[in-house]
Amino acid sequence: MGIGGTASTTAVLRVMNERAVFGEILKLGKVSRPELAQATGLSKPTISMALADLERARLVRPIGLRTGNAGRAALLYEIRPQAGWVLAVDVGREFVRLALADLVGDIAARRDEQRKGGETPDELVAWLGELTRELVDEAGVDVADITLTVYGTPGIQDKETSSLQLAPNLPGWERPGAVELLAAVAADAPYVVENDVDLAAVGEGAYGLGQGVDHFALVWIGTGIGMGVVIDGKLYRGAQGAAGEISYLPVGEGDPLVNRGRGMLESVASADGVVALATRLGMRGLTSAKDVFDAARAGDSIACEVVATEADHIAHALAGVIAVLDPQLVVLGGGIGVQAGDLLIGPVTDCLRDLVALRVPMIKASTLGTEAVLLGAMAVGLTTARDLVFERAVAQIPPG
Amino acid sequence: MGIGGTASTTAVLRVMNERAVFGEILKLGKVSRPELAQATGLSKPTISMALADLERARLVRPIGLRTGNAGRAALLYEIRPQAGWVLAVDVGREFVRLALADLVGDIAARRDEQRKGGETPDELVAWLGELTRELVDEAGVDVADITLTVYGTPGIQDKETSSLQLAPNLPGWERPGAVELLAAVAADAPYVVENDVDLAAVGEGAYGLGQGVDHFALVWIGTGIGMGVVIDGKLYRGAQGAAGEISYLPVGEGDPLVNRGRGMLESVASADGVVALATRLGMRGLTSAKDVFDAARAGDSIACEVVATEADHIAHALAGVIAVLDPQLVVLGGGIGVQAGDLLIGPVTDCLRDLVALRVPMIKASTLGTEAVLLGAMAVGLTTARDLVFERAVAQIPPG
DNA sequence: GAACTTAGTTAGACACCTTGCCAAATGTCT
DNA sequence: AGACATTTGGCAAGGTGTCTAACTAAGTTC
Repeated sequence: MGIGGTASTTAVLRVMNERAVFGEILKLGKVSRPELAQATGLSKPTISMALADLERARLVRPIGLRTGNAGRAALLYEIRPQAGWVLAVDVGREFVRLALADLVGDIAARRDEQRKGGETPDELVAWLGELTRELVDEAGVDVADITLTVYGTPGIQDKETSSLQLAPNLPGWERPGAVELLAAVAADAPYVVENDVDLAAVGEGAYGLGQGVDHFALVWIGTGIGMGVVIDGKLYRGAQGAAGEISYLPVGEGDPLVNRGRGMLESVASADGVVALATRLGMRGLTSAKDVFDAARAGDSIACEVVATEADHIAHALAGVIAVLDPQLVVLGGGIGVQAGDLLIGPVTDCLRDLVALRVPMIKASTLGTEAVLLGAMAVGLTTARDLVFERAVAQIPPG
Repeated sequence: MGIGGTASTTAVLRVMNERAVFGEILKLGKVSRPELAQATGLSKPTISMALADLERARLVRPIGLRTGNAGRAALLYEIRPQAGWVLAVDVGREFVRLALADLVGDIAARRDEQRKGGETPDELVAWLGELTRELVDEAGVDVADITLTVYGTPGIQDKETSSLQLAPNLPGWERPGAVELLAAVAADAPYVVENDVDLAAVGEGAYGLGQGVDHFALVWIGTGIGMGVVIDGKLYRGAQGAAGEISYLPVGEGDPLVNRGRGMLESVASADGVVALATRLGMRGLTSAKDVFDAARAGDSIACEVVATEADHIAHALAGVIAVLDPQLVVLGGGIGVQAGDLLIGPVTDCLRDLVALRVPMIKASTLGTEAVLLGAMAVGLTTARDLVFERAVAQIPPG
């Protein structure tokens, strides 16, 4: 609990209770007054009052009668989906993905577009603005209706200079003020920029393997390497927003041919690192890391060796992560986590047994695939938007 | 904020407000009604009501009039110190330290005793029981008055088996049920067992360099190596309570003579590791790591080389920690942190500039010395005991 | 269609906090 | 020394919010 807290008057009780009712409706979907009374512990008259307020604030709406049971039919309420709109944007290396959802979370429109690559920030913003208008039209709403936009991007946002650091795939965004250009995408609508891997971790926690897990880490291995950390069910960003930036970690031995004596995790364990190692060991005609994994599944001995080496690298990196964080679960995501999860989970877990002091946490491969970042952006957006909408509607205007 | 929360009736308002008043008195010390009204935002009559309740619950007491200002003299209130007692116990490798404090945090009695070493759990518990009775007598209270005892021990508590793992200095405590023996120290009083380094981190946050810092890590380097992690101002324990167990981390190169190719952090960077390396490089007549550091301060070239190597090891370990956690501050504690902080901070920070992606966090040496664990135990104990006492007194018995 | 069951509303009571006013007590100015 | 300003503490009245209990409304079951 904690001694301290804030003192309050009866007026905040009403807000607290209405927030609780709103939260229960979000959780339960279509729901009747008696069910809400049961779920919140409040009395029937209080529930009726709260619903009247929420309905007046246009946050909820009656949806019809539920008949069939004995007794009088119950009037069901639900969240008014149009009470808010969330735009989630995944600005990836090759693709840009957008999804527009209502406050309930139903996706009204979405789009996956291939990037040309090398767009300037202005070009990218203009393009995103165009796509946003298309999505908004498709959903039959207006750009001004967007409650919140959440962008998932590589790199780390420097809030002081409004720029993105460590994001080589987004040239131009390292310039001061670049992030603020995003304000133009959806005029005046609030927006949030988060690291893509962090959002993938949130997505995993909301819709994937992290559901109900208090402390877990999502390790993203693809073109680059990163990690998202969830602690106490909440994304942990670190002091500078750089928590989980493990790509520069020194790995024990590394391939002596690539780096002298010590390898940087990203250079040895990323997709390119896998292809490089396989090529060096004699494999030919590789177009991507996936070829190596397919060959390993078919029994190719060189490919198997590459996989074993990759598992060893990952395990050594995870050993450090586990020693520091002691998570309950580690999810492998990104291209390699998804494509080669089946091959890697076993050897990684085995290797970790020798490297970890106590029990090895569960190691699993993500099931969200390429959707992880977008889902995470949506999860963050929905949570924040619901708060925003509630605050605006109920806390600000408390009519009798 | 977060949509959801708990619904409540007016009765919880009173408890909330009384908790807020109680918290303000703890924060402000001797304080008048108008000051409390100002601090909490509550009205005068409400403050008076709350104080009457708190006084009836024997949690606070009037302490006299404050005169001197213009106007009527104000009646000052303060926490009743005897409303609760906290026993903090640091079970170290060489010493056992105990402190008994009242609810305000004033230490009424304390004791530092040298361990014989190798005591069985039963012997240790009997001894601690004896010392506890002495402390309690000295303070003029009874064992039954102890609200909470907090033990700081090495190793990790396995809650399922009530035993301590990874604590070689406490033989016998790895047996199931061993931790429960501590119940006998202060009959029936609640007790908590925490990792000693974790408590040192809490101490650093409450009384040391971590004050006001949201995210920081305390790296403890002494006989053993460990780390305490504070996130959002709260101790982070991890899923199994093993967060920060970095002693087994592989360090990049290590001394090839000690370990083949790769060193375990604890074996190369601990006090023994320092002495071993110095001896191997030709220093003679060393009794402890302190000798090496003194020699380095005097300009001994071998000692300086040992210090440089130590700094390198620490920096490489910290690089991993920083990559994962991105703390605002890293505090070096334990024997080496305290004794050699002045020598190590500079080289460690320099070395980290090459290893860390973004800005290097502040690296500082702890100022709490050997008191860190005990202070941390006291901080945890006071926080928890205040909660316990309040809950028992106010929430349970709400008289008009 | 009568009995039963569940849903929703209304009225009265209780709890909590606040504002406003008044009395008490102290320092300061004349 | 006495009047005045200032601050503290207490009391009464009013407002807001929730609860219980009783009552009305609207379904199902037999």
